[in-house]
Amino acid sequence: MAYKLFVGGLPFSTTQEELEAAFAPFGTVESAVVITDHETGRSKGFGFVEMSTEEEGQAAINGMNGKELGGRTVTVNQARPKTA
DNA sequence: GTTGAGCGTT
Repeated sequence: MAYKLFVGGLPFSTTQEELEAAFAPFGTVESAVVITDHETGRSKGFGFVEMSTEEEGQAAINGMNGKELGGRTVTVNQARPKTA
């Protein structure tokens, strides 16, 4: 099972490819997604990153939370369950 | 051509 992260505070120009590239140094990025508006196709300014293991996910949090990505300070945290 | 706390899509 992977460790899913919520990533907020992204620049509106950030893509999931940039997310993946940003989290790759902390471990294996199994998936990276930026939530985009269905109507306009523009970024909502947040996304989700799925790391291979919990320790990699926490390493990514420690390495990225409160840091800058694309010029903006990002929020990185463990994602809440989509379905409970 | 814009905006800025939060938790998505199959």
